[in-house]
Amino acid sequence: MLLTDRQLLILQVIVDDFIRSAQPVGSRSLSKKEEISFSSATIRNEMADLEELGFIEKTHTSSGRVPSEKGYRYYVDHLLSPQVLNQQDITIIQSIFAEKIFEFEKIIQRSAKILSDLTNYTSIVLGPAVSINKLKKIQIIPLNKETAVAIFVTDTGHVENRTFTLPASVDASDLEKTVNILNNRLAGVPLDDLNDKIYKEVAMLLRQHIHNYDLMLHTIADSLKMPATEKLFFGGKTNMLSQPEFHDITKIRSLLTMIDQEEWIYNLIRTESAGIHIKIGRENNNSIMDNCSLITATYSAGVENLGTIAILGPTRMEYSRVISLLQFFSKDLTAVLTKLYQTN
Amino acid sequence: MLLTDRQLLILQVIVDDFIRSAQPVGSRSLSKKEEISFSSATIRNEMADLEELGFIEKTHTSSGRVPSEKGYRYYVDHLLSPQVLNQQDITIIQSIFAEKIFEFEKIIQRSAKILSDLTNYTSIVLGPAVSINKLKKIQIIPLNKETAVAIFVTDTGHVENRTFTLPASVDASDLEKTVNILNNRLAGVPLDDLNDKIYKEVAMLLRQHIHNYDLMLHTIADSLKMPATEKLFFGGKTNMLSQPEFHDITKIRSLLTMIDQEEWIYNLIRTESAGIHIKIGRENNNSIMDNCSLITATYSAGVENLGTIAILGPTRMEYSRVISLLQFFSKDLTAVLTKLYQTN
DNA sequence: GTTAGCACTCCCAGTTACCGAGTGCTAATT
DNA sequence: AATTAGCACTCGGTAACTGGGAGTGCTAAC
Repeated sequence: MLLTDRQLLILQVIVDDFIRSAQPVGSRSLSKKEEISFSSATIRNEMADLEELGFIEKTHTSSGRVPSEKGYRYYVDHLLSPQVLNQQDITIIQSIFAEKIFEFEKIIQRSAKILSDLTNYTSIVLGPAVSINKLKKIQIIPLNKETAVAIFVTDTGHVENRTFTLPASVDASDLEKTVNILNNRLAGVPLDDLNDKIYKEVAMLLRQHIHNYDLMLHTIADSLKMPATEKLFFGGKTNMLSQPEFHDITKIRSLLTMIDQEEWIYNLIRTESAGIHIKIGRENNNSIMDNCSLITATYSAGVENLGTIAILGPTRMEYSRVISLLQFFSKDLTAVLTKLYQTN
Repeated sequence: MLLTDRQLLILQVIVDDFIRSAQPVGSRSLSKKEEISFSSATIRNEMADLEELGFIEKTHTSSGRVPSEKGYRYYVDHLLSPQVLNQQDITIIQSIFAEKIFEFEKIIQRSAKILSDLTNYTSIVLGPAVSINKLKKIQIIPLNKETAVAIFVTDTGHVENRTFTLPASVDASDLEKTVNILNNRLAGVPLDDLNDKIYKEVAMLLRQHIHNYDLMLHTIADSLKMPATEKLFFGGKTNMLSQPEFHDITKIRSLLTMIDQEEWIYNLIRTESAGIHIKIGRENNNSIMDNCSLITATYSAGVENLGTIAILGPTRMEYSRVISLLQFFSKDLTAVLTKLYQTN
């Protein structure tokens, strides 16, 4: 089933042309391209073969050809000419990292914005899992007789806080003792393991120092329940509206509605392994995404894989450009984050 | 220019009917309504008058009538029959407040979601200005040699945090002294005034205790810059897609794009005075909103006005229902917040 | 193996025809 | 004098038809 060089060339030109124009490609217009030196009749024969092999399709009996999902897949796997980013794109991307920003969320948020601006597609960034960070410090600050705020700072500088009801029996000195014990015992422990550790190690200590310790214990353990999923950031949610394949209101509606369902997206872009991944159309296992492709890249700090950047576009996506952008971007983001965190 | 009772009745029925059906209303279909006891010819005459007065319009020479902006305005001001909420709506709304939630943002976020679900329009909630809250406590937690996190807790339990670079000359004891001074001097001060106060009062004290105090001072003052605008929360951003007036892709696109521009929305819904406000079509002073109406309500804690809830829909909006919902909702939200904060 | 030629297919845009829902006006009715 | 029935007219929308254009597959010639 090996394709001839000529078939490869034709497939490539068809995909390129369709990505650009969103119009079915006919044999005559193909024959006029300078890279093609044979007649439209020859092309028609080759196209018939390519169609039989499943790489291209017709929208109706006498229409030009359109790449099939298999065609895109082959294109992505074998025909992609790695595009060199132009200087302008590079400048824009690097502008994010030029300013010294410490707040992780801000970096991520701006990344999403810029990626969607550069591509005109929708960008999705999956933030790092907070729960693997290690506890740096706990503080409990009473607001009034009944309530207090618990603040958790991680070694990465992330701050989580929870407001909770103070057990009536607890006084200021109890609170101080508790916080001291917690900090002594829990510093350096990943947030994920806090709950465990509290019941295993801190419970005994608390019992020695504080009467009515168990209510206190449960209250704190409760407030420690961390968000189960990483945070998602979006850019260019409405960009899909300008894609011609989504001129149909019902399609765009279901797509946008899906984007607003964070769990779906979360399942969609959670990537198993590092690097660039491309899912075309039905490969996403989601009928709403049938006309969409999703390209994901991972980013990290040091050796640790932190999160995922993704671009969601129509299957007729500028694969080459998006892949280059994501590669470049994830490399840069990783570099910045590595530098930011290795000082810990 | 006073309208006769019959004209009022006809106007009301036209608006009601159009709100329900989104179709121009003709004299014949009007004459069939049970509340109307005169012939279609009579109605035609009255409608001609109402049109001349500017309350209703034709979409083309021989079409039925559609309310004009002036018609909606009159309807809202004089003809609205205050709708009683049904028990189901009430139950749903109260379910938000049933759980004891302390985190303000969560309450607001869920409010936005529920309001949009109940109305099928887009809801916007403007959170309270953090900057008027008073400082409860400052903590500075060093992450490593070079960076530290400053944490600000307000009397309402809101937590802000900033990561910043530590001046090289500052050691642990300096930091502790600084934090003590800050807490002594700044507790109870509104976040807005912190900057001022720091330079006026804290500066001198710092000078006495810490050498190189000015670098420290600037660093802290810098990190105190609070976000200028209140936070916005949205619900049902895509609900507008199901409104027939937005079947046109370009319209919906500009609308959704506008919704994503937070400053625009901020200017749109920032309300001057307490209570319910209704802006119809061009009253919003924004061509993108020409076919939209915006209904806002304020909520408070105690006497203090905290923020705004808004519903954005087509001019053909269910005014009666939305107003009732917002009234009920803002009352409930105010009650909950008042209770939550008065304990301080 | 390649290409010119041709019959054929289908989409699309424009034209026509027609129906239905609506209007405004006039004349008859109450 | 107010209301209503009747009627001619207008306009949007849909369906049916048309011709042109872009495309195909196939055959036969190069």
